[in-house]
Amino acid sequence: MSERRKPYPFDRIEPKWQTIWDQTRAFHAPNPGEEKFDPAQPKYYVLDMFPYPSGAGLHVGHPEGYTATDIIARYKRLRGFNVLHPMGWDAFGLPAEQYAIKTGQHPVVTTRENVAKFKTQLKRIGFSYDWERELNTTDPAYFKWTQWIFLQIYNSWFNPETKRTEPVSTYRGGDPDIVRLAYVAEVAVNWCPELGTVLANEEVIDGKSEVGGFPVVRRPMRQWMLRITAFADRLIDELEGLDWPDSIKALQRNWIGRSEGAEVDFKLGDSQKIRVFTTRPDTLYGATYMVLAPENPLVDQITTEAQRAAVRKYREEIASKSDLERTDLAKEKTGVSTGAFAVNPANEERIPIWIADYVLMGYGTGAIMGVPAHDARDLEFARKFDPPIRLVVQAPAGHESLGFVGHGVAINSPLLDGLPSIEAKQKITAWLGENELGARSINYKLRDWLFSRQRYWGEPFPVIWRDGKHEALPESELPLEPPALEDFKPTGTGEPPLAKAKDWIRYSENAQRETNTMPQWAGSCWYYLRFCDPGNSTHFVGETPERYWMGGGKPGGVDLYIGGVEHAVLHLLYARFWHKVLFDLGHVSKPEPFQRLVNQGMILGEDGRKMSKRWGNVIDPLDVIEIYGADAFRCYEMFMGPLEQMKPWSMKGVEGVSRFLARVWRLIMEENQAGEWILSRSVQEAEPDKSQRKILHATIKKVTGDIETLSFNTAISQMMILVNALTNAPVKPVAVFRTLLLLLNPFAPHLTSELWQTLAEKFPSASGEITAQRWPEYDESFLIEDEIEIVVQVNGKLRDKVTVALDATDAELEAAALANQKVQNALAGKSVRKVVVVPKKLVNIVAG
RNA sequence: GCCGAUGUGGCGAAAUGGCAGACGCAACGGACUUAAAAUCCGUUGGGCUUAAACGGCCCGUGCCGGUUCGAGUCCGGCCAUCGGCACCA
Repeated sequence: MSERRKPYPFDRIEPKWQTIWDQTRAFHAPNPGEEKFDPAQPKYYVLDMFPYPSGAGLHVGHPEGYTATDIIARYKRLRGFNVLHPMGWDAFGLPAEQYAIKTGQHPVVTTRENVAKFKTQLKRIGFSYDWERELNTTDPAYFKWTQWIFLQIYNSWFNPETKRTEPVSTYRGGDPDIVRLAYVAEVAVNWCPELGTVLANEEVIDGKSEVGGFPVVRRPMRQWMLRITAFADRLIDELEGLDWPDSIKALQRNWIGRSEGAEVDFKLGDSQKIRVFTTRPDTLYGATYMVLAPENPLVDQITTEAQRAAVRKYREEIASKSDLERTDLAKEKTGVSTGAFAVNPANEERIPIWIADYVLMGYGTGAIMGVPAHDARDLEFARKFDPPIRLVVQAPAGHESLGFVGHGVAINSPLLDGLPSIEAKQKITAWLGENELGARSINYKLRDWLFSRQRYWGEPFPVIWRDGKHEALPESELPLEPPALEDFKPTGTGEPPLAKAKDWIRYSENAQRETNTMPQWAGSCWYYLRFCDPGNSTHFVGETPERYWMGGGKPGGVDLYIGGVEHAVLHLLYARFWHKVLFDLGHVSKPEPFQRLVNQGMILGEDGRKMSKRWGNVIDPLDVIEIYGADAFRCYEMFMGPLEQMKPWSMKGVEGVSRFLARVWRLIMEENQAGEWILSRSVQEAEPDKSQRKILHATIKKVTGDIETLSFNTAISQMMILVNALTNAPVKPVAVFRTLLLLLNPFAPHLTSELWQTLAEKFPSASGEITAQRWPEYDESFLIEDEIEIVVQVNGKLRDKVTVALDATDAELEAAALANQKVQNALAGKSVRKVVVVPKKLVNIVAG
């Protein structure tokens, strides 16, 4: 690149201040009891979603949220808070392992290199992280505690009576293995042959793996599960007290998918019965057939001899399909009769039992009652297979009752006729209860968390197997490090790569180690806790630092958490679950991890497309910083638009913001004959004039308020307005600039630090570095004017503006408005009907 | 299909129910310069009126309606785009 003249010497001052900050430990936050800790100050914990350090390095999307949190961190420090603002690395995971398989380079090596690259980039942007708290999920000193937390989960159960996690020792029902929060089960898992591993439901998108996009098939395997479903209600209810976007709360509620209804038993013969779950027990009289999921074990017992062959064939067809195919073919309902009949408990009718793949084994009881008149899927099925259709809900006027799925009035239902659906539900549920035919019931879409992976690059389970039973490893044997494997390719059989480490597996004469590893989510489920006390070698987090940093009057501990919306249901749900377990067991002080959550919007390429190698529109922050400097980069990221919004990158926009910063520089600095930057002679110890003072205080007010609401774009706009107003002032009062520099400091820390220092050398009226100052306060009295401009409207349309005294009465305002020439013109030929006066704002004359 | 978000100049955007388009980009004009860059100053939603300037008038926040003295903002109904879930009984 040619020697391009810099608008101001950011290339000199930015590295200078970054070095100073490092050397003075400027952003180190001491823990309670440590040297320099000030207990008189309130705490503020502002957290980023820590990155997975990929080989590609950061692109400009990553630092958007990081810049926002950095502004908040620097602002809160100036406001006198003890600020915890840490950064670390979520470094276990599939990409490093895939890369290792391709290149033969060990994940430890690639992880180290990638972390170094990320860290260089982040440091060059000037983020004020407390790097002394840096952590890495692949560090044995860290994952020792990930494994320790797993043991807490393993050794716990959810007591449905107390609705809390308790040690398994309090379980009185016999074998504790059946209630542990971590358990082994033979489940139909998402097996991805290409990746050689199973995946969580959340990692499968449209029947393909989220990583790589490879096909995923259902396959029964023995897996570790975490009993997150026990916490479903709490995970929904306790969203209430959190300052999260409603859309994210909705996403989580949706994912958990709580639905209330009833379970109803349909008798088969004298002793057998089939239980169904329904949200519409009020339509029981309309149930004219039943459907079982093809996988339902009852199918074998009830199928008649005549239907056996057809049923077997159908089940084989279904089994050979992937989930994708199964849902893809949803357009056309399929099914086979079992030949068996059940009895509708409401009217004692004999109804046929079918199997069909639109009924899922994994939800409810794996069986439904078919109410074709009032369920879209059942109606579709009925149109093909012809069971009777009976209307049992009268739709409101204007709606067709056949196919009506909303609430109406019960008909053709002797016990319920005339009742609105909601009352009918209550009545029939009570009736079912009295006759021991059913009961109220709640179902969730949320499934237990499939927690094991057949991978190398993850935390090994601290578990051994003896005589076919699992046992916890003693705490003293943690961390359990993975074996040093040369070959960590998937075995292809579903057996984990760790199985290749024969010596490692052998725990003792008769015990072997578990060979699965934990999923990538494990490390990120609790990293925010470790940041409170990252060096602790005896506890996962010390009680005092946890209480301090995670404290406060709200349910959640982290005061502000910013990250991408892609983690709305994965990371955020898992972390809340772990946190609740730790809370119940008394290891942490708050029921929720994150009090205030904000999702930054994605930054698109200049072409409006998602940034990706494929489109060649990826922007590297370091390239931008090379040309415009880190301060301009930071300010542009915030000036683009609202933080939460998706928005396209624009180099021209960076240039505009860079011009603004250069103007700030030149307000204070000028070039001498030799081409050196020196303090401008117009900067003087002087009183600001009235208009300068007014705009300055208006700016303090606006910027302060905007930072609190994360409206950084408008905060920058206001500072631009201030700078524009000062540009041609012949005398530039130092005090005005000091305030401007403080307001701008969180956004452009290097530039403002340098200018602050330059001013301090010449004018000793302020001492210490800018980071040691206090945030400016505004004085409302400077914002008030003697005269104000009032808008005058006729019939709501702007006609003119008049200037009146601040304390003008309503009558004076009205008189001034009516006397206005333009108003008179507009009123010509009309009579005034009414006059609306809004004090200090406007007068609206209604005429006709 | 269900849930959620978003629709404002050429572009990114701003506006406690009270002056729509702040601030920035781009464009155009001017100053400075031998010239350019940089910098500084100004114009810039659309249309009509006027010889021109000044001025004046009308229209305009996805569409249709409503509430209100007054709606980008509140309410109802549509349309479009994006995101999530999706045979969940």
